[in-house]
Amino acid sequence: MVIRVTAESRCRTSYSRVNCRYLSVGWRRIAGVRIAVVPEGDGAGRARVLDGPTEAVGDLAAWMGEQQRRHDVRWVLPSTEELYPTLLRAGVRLDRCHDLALAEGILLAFEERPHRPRNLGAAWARTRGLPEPADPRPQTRGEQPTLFEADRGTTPVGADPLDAAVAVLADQERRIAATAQPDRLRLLVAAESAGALAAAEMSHHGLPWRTDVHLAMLEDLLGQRTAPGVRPAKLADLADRISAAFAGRPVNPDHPPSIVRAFAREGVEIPSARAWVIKELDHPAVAPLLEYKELSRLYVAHGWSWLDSWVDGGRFRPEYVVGGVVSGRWATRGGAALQLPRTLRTAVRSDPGWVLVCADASQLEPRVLGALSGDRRFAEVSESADLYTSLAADAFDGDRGRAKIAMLSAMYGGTSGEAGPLLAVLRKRFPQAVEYVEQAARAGEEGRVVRSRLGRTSPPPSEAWRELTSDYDGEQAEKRGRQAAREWGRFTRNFVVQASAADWALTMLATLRRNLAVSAPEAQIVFFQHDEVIVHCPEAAAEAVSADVSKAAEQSSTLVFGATPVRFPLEATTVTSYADAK
DNA sequence: TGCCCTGGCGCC
DNA sequence: AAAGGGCGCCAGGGCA
Repeated sequence: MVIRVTAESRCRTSYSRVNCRYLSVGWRRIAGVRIAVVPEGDGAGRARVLDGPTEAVGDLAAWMGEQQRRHDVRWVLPSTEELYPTLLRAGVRLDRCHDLALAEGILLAFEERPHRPRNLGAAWARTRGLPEPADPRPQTRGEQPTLFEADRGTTPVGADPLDAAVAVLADQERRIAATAQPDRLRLLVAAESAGALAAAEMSHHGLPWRTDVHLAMLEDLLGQRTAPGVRPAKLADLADRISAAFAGRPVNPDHPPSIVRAFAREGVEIPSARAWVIKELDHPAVAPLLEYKELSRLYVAHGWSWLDSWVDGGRFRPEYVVGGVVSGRWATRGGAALQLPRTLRTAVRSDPGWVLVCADASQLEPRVLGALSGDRRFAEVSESADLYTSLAADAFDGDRGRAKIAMLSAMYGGTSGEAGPLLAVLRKRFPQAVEYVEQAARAGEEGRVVRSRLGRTSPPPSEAWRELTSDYDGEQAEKRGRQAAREWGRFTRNFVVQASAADWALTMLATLRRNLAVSAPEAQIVFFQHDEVIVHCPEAAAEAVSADVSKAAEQSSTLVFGATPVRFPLEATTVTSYADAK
């Protein structure tokens, strides 16, 4: 079953007649019933079947689990992120929900007022013209309550939170219905809400992480663990060699200006201490410096203290922030889960008897551009498993490298060197695809917002930007203004592609989650990063999981882009170590 | 001492 | 090989 964006309308009559008593004693499964829930502290809470009476529940988790078993529920939650971890610890899994705060965030962005608070209290206050309470500070690790917290500053002032939840839901549905393409926004809200469920489940299950493998790697590359603030042996040695290469004058390789000054003393002027700048120099310090940078990165970002903080019981448990990026990509709070270095993937191993099904959408963004723009010739190119190779064959004399530069320049707004002429070739061959992103760039330069396929909306530029780009006073101001305009144009150019790719990936994730619940209930989605997903499952379930992955990709393509000829391959490989994927 | 900025670099 | 877009995180250092 895919996400049913129209389920509400069809089910409305069937549940308007039921009430909580019916739910409690019910013997018949009710399809699509919506139940709003607010936690009230000490594990208790109140619930209301929409249009029905309110029920006070002593053990909210147990009650929700019971309803979830009996009926097909869409839970209406003020904040999945706050409620669901507690439910998961109590062993309760929710099928689907409508997250009021996430929906509010999407709608506020759509309505071009992205900086207003999105919590339930604020959303309710706006419906009454009352002052809006600010969003609460996100909870950090270690502060997690063992039971539900009733009030984290988002309770509507002067209203029953359950009344507020129901009122805000109605308000959101009205606002969605008033848009030009309500089905798209409904899908986006459903996918975002499902994403919130998946994110909490991922943190709950954790990514399988072999501490012993990680430790062995650290010791091999860096030496024995040292006290905080003391460089491990290999780094200390490299630092000495760097200073020696600069005539013995001490250089702090952790301090870029110190490196720049050291080279300057030897008559080598460099604009920065970036690795790719240093790589070009001919100097005895170059080799140890580059090695130091690489190892130091591992030590600082994913060394022993990272292991202490983030890996527990053989699981890496990051906290995902759903909708944390304006484009709809996820962010993380701590743990740097979305920046796992490739070299560390070898520490990600399945449990005995289990496997990792790793799925990666290949060249998602150019394919998304093909589907967005409806460029038929471009769609033909995307028939191939390797889009860049067929693009090269079609328009770049078989030169895959140049084809890729041209494509990336179109999507990111590249201006350097080769980009111009290559983009011209692309434009001539695929006018619709290139025009799509150039239109988005022009919108940004003129201060207008752009939207993803499903309606995720770019933030309007700041007041400062508007001042900078209007009423030029002098040559300098004009130059700065034009530069600011071009920069914002690059942002909106990229936004339409990146955000639509996020639409696709989120819908795929939501669909996969539903598929797995049916065909491989033991399987756990344990990682999701922009365009890839990892499922941890018993070996016997691997085939079913792989099939679900492919199916999810197809379903997502149809849900998001309709009948597009563009293919979105999501290649799944079954491995026991993440390092062996692909 | 804590806050904020910068440079640098990991991922997509 | 880097460059264009998006992030998070860390160390260093300036400043209150």
